[in-house]
Amino acid sequence: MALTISKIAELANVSRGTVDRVIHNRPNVSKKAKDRVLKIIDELGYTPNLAAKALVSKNKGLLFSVVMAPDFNPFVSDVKKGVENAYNEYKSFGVEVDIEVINTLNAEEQLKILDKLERQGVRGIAIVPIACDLIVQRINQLIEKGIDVVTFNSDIKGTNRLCFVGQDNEKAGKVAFELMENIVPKDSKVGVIISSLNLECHQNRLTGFVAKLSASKSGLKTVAINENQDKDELSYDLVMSFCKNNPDLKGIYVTGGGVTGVGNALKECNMHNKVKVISHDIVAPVIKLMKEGIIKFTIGQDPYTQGAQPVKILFDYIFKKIPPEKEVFYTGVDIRTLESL
Amino acid sequence: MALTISKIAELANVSRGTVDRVIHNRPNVSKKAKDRVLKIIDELGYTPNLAAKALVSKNKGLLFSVVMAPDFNPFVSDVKKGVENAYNEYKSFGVEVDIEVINTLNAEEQLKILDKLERQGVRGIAIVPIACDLIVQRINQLIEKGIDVVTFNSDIKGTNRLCFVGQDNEKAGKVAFELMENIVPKDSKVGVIISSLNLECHQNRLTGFVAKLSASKSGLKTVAINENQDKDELSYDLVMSFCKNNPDLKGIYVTGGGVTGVGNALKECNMHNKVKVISHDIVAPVIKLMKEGIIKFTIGQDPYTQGAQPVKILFDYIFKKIPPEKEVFYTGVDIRTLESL
DNA sequence: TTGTAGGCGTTATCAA
DNA sequence: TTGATAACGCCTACAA
Repeated sequence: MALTISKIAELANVSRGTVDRVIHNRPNVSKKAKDRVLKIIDELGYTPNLAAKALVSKNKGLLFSVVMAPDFNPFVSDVKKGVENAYNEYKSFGVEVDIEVINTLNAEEQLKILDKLERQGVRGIAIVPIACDLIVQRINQLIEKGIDVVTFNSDIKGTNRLCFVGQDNEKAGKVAFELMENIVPKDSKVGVIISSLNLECHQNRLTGFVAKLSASKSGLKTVAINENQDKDELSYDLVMSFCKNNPDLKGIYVTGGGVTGVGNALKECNMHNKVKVISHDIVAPVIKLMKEGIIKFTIGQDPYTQGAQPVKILFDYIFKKIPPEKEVFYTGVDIRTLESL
Repeated sequence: MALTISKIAELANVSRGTVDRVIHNRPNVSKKAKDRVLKIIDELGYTPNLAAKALVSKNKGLLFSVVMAPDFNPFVSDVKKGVENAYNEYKSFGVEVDIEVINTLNAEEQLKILDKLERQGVRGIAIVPIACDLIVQRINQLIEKGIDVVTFNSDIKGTNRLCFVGQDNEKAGKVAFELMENIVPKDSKVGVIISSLNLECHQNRLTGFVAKLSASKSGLKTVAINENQDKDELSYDLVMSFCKNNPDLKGIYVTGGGVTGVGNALKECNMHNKVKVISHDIVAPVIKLMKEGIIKFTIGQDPYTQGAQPVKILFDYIFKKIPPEKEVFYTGVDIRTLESL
């Protein structure tokens, strides 16, 4: 049986109260008593009993919150599943988890949510932060007030967040290239459509893709690398011009949304049987095109884990006082074909 | 705050003891009292507090055991990680988890382990069962004695096990075909090497592969489907003959072990740049051949989850009294390329 | 058939 | 600076 506070107290010839004070670094303990207790703990190794802890702290239920942005919508349900699951695991410890989904990409709205959460007394926040200085400042403010923050899906620079949980986008881009390389002939021409060069995650996917391309002996060439802002109309126009200028095009890599436009343009040019598409995420428009045989592979980012992991990290840190092992937790690069959707 | 036994007792005008008796279906409760208590529980919904439960039952620590077979070796460390992780999640509830790895494929040895575990008083067993009647009978015996059993990795027919956790092998075979279809030209010839036609999981992989092949418009043809008993020597001989008889061979699908022999034969025939190999699992010989560019894809089966999930299921069932949602839990069909290993 | 008391390990409060 | 005590919710044993 593990060491308990009572036993330590007995061994150190003090009361349980004193041991408690030492363990929690509370004031009003003589150096002598403190040393004796610490020595015993050091030698025998004390691990607090979580069940007992939970029983006591149950009254002041720990509140966590998961804050999602709307452009994140495709995954919301999978992320929620992850959160739910983690919540079920921890609710016996008196943890409450609330989920907030905002409807705009407006930083103001996210700030309002954070204000509300602070008022409600959250102890931990898992957030998909909107990239802007206001949010950075607000997050740091919350952290100073003792609220712990984990970012997920998109990271944000300049905050003291505990850690980040999300995909290694560069790696994902590399994998995308490997897939492409495997499914088109040597020396093929491929087009690349990037969501936005201003978004770091898409940047990184491109970087990975291009890095592998440069190092590859496959002779693949990119005919163009263009932004589509996740928009179908832009994708459509881009692919139309790809096809017009390159009748021998063999592949297209799409880092973000707007695949439907890609598919439509290919069909219109009657190139849909010749051009193979690789995309990201497992969302309805992608699934549709996979069924049509146009998208051959899509790369998922394990939204379930993106929901579950941050909650677990907050729980470990706040309740068990175990800090996260790393600062960045990568979720898998989840390759899918039609059959494995 | 949730409903507690004391509150129920108060509401029903009985003592906590009586409520406890009702909840646990213990004898010595008058019908009247029982009905009153049940009515309240029914109306207000009682969920026992796990922390409190754990605190009390801590003395008689629940023992679980995970029993692995040796041919399962490649994954042992990942499975262990999953088990460890689940254990860490539950140890605060007084659960102990022990891991047993046997060294032979001998049913006798597995039986001995089961005997030992029974003597030690296990309450739950997660097992990779050796397929034989003796084991079936023994498992059913254990179940009758109140020990709950979950199979993982390989299922076994004829037992009352709670459920099975493992890969959907037929689906994996289908995915393997999709991959093959994507990386070799239309109308290509491909070879298939199956571990053993007597092993259900490899059977199923083959079934999936062939099913997709029949339905496919890609025109792929199998030049041969042969067993290699996971042996490199046999693989070598098979591939040598594949190559000799089919200089235009484009792909090989290997359902099990023995990939090194495949690679050696291809190199010997100088076909390693022309023939693309697809394999299963993420093990050292596979990784080596992926680095050499011979294996293009390998399909993992998420051993981590195969370790974690059974422990979670046993915990939910035995401690929380929540039966598993399904009888079969499929772990992912985890497609990997070199970069995503 | 029913009720009561004690204890699991921790924390918080009050008294010494 | 310390120690004692009650409380969290549940279970077991024993008393009524």
